[in-house]
Amino acid sequence: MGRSACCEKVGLKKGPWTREEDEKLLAYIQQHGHGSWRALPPKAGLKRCGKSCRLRWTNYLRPDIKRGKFSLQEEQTIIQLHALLGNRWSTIASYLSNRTDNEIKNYWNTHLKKKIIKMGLDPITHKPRNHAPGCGQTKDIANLSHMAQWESARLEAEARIVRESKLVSNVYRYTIAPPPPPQPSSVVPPPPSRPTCLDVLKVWQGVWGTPRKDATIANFNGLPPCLDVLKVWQGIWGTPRKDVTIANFNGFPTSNTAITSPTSILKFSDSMATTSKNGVTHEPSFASSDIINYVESPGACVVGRNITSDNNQDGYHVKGIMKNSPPQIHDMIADWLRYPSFLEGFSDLPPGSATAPVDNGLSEEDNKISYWSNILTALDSPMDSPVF
DNA sequence: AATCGATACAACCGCTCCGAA
DNA sequence: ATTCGGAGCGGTTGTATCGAT
Repeated sequence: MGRSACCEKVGLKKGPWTREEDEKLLAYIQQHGHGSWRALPPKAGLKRCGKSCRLRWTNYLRPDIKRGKFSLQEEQTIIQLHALLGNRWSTIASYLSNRTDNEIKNYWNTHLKKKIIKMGLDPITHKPRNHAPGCGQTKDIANLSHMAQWESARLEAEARIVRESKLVSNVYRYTIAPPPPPQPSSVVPPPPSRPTCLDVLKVWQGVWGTPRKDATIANFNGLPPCLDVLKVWQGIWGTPRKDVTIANFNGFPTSNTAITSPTSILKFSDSMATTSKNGVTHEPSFASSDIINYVESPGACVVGRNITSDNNQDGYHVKGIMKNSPPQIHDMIADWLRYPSFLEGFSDLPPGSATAPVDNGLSEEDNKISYWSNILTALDSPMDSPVF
């Protein structure tokens, strides 16, 4: 399907923008919004193509763009995310408050890539160069790639939520990524921010210390990682599944005051095996505090809850079994169980925030709650709209 | 002062994705 | 199911600036 380039029309200007053009574009968008980019130039009195206008706006004129030198924290975030995501600049950009993908891409190409190479690392794999992988290493790389694949699905979902949230309000944006407090030049900068992206992986590995062979993923203080799990499942399946929905997330905290026990229920209408009793089919319902385990034999994901019986014998009550579990889930669980230390050093803090206390009057825990709470708020109608 | 190479960054190009018709 | 156009993304190019010679 051939399509003519948008700037091929005679008389449309190309090249650097003049101050006058900038002012025209800015004034028009401030007054009317951009609307259809293609229709914008004549209305704004510009002899440019819509695409050129859009780029000028998104990469330069937008008032919320952060310009200037990248901080050490931003650099390290970019490197970490690039290792995980590769050249997905827009996704990476969503994790750095108010930096454009173009700016990050340029900064990578002109600074960071060289830095990585200087350190003797491959800028693509982020592994030592001149180090031909042996059999085991090949497998390791494959497994890491597996992890990255799974995690990137989650990242993209989250990035989308963050992007969408930016359309909602500035207040919301501030809550998601509060600006770091100013640092006196003599003070050593805080450690780099730790991407939220890896919290689910962390749970996979066991938040409470030693790796857990039972690989619980949902039991994360009863808080939104259930949502993450759902996102990932949806992501792995590829196209959005209208039938996989999150029901009743009413119990999540909406204030910063307390973590209450959520009443969230996950509903997997056709992915979970149903149970029958007296001829009536029951769909299992799941609380966010439920634990999802992978059982090697017969190779399925089961959802249930830990129970303590009267005689203090711990047990696990199976509520449901995922039928037709995507094979990727099995593979990835198996892969991740081999990497107990992969998540060392990451936390579930909001993206863009420093690990040092943020100067917004809230504790780290409160910030976490606020962050997740806002993500849920951003999901306008979680019962009806798929996350992907 | 002139030249040249390196660097930084704005802008363009071509492609893909997605939703509407 | 297919076509089409709008929008976004990532790769690449063009150009201004800076510093060394």
